[in-house]
Amino acid sequence: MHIKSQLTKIITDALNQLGVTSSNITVTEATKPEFGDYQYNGAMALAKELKSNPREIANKIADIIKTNPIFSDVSVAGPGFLNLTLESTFIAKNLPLALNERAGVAKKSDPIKVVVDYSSPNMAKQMHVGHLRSTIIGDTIANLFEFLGDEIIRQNHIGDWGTQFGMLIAYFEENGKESNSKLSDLEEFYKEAKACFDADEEFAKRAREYVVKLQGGDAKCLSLWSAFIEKSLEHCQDVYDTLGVKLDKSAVKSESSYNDDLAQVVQDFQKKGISTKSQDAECIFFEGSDNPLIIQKSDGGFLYATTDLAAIKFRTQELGAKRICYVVDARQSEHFKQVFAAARRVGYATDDVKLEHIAFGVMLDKSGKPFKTRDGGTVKLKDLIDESIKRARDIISRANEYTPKELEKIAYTVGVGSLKYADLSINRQSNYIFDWDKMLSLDGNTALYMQYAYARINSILNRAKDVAITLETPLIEDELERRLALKILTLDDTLYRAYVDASPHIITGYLYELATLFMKFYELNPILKEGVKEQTKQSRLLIAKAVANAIKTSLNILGIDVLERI
RNA sequence: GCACUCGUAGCUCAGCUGGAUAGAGCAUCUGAUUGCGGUUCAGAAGGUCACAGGUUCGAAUCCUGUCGAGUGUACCA
Repeated sequence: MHIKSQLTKIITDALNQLGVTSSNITVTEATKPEFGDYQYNGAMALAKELKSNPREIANKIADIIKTNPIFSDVSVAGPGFLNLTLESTFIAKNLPLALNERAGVAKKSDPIKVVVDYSSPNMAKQMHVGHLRSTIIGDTIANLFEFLGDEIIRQNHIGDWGTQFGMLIAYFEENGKESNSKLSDLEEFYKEAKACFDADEEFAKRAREYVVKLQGGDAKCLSLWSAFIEKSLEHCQDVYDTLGVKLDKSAVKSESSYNDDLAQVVQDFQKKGISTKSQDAECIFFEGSDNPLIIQKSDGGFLYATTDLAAIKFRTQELGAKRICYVVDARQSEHFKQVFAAARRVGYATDDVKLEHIAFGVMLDKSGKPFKTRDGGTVKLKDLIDESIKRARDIISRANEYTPKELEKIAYTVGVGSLKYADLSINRQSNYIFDWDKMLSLDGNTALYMQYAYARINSILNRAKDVAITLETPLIEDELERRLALKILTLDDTLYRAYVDASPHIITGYLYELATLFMKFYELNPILKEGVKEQTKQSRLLIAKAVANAIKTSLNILGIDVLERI
């Protein structure tokens, strides 16, 4: 649909006729219903440039575009606001588009290849709450981009290399047969190994020796190491499957897989004279910063910065990515700033490649402190998901009677959906205060509210199964119906805005507005009650269908399922 | 110390890149409705957008400073 860009084009054309070739023309949604549907505020800014009166400019634009049948009203208000109201027939005519399987959303005309790097768990430990945001936000972004037509390559940059593995191998070796059974709870295993590492100087030394052996290609160490990874990956896959996150083996591209490229990366920088030796380490310095990016340690070892650079090289040169999104904790913003700058300098990323750090804040508890278990430990992701499902089960079973099978399905869908929605519905940049009650509330901007709205509409549509809808476009009989129908059509613009900012909360914001608007609409405009005229009934059913479709489509992008009944 | 991010209603958050009287939800108060799913709808109240300057027709948004919070700061990932 792209209403906004259609309007922008209309304004741009009008300005061209007036001899103005300004870039950066943007039409925005009206701030209030009284101001129409959309507004253009650029006349005031142009006034200075043209040394003219803003109202006059706005009036000139209005005179030109007034004749366009898309508008029912074009007016100039205040110092030079141009208020645009769309013709209802235009809205009505386009609404049927929203009933198709893409909910009326067009694919991009210029699809590109995008790498989305997300989740990236550490293979030495079990996944914990710290991985939740990256996994959920990353998956949504990948879904969104994919839906809009880009070619998405999901990359799970798993941490399978480093000193912790020497620790695990040492602990495994020294605990003989017991180790095998302990391995099933990787978290425990890691904790115990870590305890030894911290407490026992000798053990720590042996662990470091194992790291050297592992890196040297020792066969026994390698086989143990890959056994750890396999075990750990199984656990991750289990979490991904439960969450409905589209990550699997094909997305895994581990840190260690870049091992063979690291020496070349350092050489690339050396050859171009970008890096220099400082305190025996190979460093890249940046203007205005004292801290360099170190790509090779004084002992010859490589670091994660080196791996990240190798990954950028791989992604641009081998995969051909034009946009690379790193869905990683905001704390690493300096790191990425440096890595991106380095990648550009050395030529791994040319100007046509966008490198983005999709940063997000940390998860906090209700009191604003880091999210921990009661005894101060990290919360396992598996446990968090299980609790969410359990809480969802409690809440819904209070409201209705279900068969055990139904209850499980609904509890699962609501539990996982709520966990995701709560995370996605706030601006990813800021820290996120986790609150069970708020998250599973039916009031407000929550998954449950959306799922419930969907189920309600579905219930109406089921009840109306026998009504033959011969009407092709809705009637748009009142203001609320008009606003709702228009809102349905703006899904397209919304998704594109979320695309540009890589911000899922723009989608949830839209969903909430859509759902509340529908609730108001159907409170005032009964659909199946006695006395509703046949045409009106059909029109309202058409709108209800489109709303349901928009909700379902949007939720699916967020990785959340709808339920036909709650 | 330096760098980055942030500071909006009692609480949790929006605010579409500089626009009109700063918006939601929760909590509080009031009302409607025997309800096409009451886990509803409508309304009230709640604000010096941390503070002080500046830029301009116009600032929560941009710049400077102050205060407060968080994070990061040379060979871990």
